[in-house]
Amino acid sequence: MPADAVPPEQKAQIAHAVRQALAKHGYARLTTKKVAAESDKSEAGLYYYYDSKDEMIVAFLETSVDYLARELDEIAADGHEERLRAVCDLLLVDEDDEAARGVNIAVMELLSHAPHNETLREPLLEMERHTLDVIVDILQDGIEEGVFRDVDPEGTAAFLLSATDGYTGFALALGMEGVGDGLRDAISAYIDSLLVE
Amino acid sequence: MPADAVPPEQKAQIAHAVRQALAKHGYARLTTKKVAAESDKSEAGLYYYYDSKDEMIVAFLETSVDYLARELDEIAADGHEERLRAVCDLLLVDEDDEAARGVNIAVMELLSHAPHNETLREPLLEMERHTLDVIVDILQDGIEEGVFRDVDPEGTAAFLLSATDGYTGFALALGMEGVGDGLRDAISAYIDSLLVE
DNA sequence: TCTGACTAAGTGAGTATTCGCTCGGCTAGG
DNA sequence: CCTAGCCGAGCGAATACTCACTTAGTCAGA
Repeated sequence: MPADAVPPEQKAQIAHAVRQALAKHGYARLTTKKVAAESDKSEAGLYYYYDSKDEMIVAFLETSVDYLARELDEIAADGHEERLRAVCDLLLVDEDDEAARGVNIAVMELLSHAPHNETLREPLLEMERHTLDVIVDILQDGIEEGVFRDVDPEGTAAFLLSATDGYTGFALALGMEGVGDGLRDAISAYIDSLLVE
Repeated sequence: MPADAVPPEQKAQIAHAVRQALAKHGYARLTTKKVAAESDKSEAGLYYYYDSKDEMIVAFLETSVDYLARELDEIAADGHEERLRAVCDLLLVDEDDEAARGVNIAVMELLSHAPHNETLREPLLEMERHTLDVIVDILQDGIEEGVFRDVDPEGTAAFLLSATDGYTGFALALGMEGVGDGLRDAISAYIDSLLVE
């Protein structure tokens, strides 16, 4: 079945199963059998909707992109400073939230594997590109309205996104306790330094 | 053969083969056959020295830890500010250096898979812990001597290391061109903001 | 100096298992 | 009876790892 013909409910169900399996086993050890075990279908049942394992992972990524985009969109914060803080807070995954941690680390694993897997590259690129743009927009608007100093929005956004991604990539993945709090404060201080006096 | 009984020359050779194979294929697609292809040995020849694929990867990680530690140690820079800039410059892999890029992305992939693979966790933790400590030391010394403002060294170091790791994890892996330069400037500006007036 | 035992350093050909994926058939609703 | 939806069984390929064996070199003793 062509991937865009999969009924939304089925796509959501399978994406969720992929999500669970990824969090439990990681990408390198992800198998279709494990995905099936997390779903209410058999392995063959998955292949009724998707033609390959990669397509199932893409389904998961697409759902994640939508979810993240919606989350970013729904941030209720007055003013550009508060918005920026809220976005960073959202991107800095709580180390105690085991489900979110697992998923985010898995996405990081997919990211690192993207150079070797063309299929995954596009949805991942869209995910990062979109998040980056959200931050860039906040910075640009804030600069225009005199809330932030006249920094380079692209570079600053890349800095912030790198930091949040890197946090999941090394501190969360290795379970380095205590790193998160200090990092949160440092980022907060950095945002302070972006404000006009 | 116990891993610590492998002759240093053989360890170096095999680690190098793992390195090449990882850069070429990524962790998820790494096979012992591919490692053998990058070495001058056969697949079985690798197993003469190491009892499992994971042990070979650990050998690669251990040599990498040593190499990075030596690189950080050999940084010749006068003053804490210049040292900090040099360290960040070293950690921010050049996107045109294809070999370094591949290896660093592969390490990121290993990092993200660490939660699911106990064997890899320890050497990776040592790697990150050591790098973090190097930055913390520079910051502490610089604060004591009045070069840097009185920031939290742990949090600030975590911020910088997260940013450099995150850069390889998302921008390098996805080939997002142009992100690197802006990021470099943003980090430089951040270091400026750490200095006492 | 020759011989034979021993060892380090492999290799080519496997084995058992797992993997992604397919296929024939079952079943329930229309 | 048809078809959409799904499953059990299993296929071929790939994978990590093993094994029987070879080769080259060392070294003790006759």
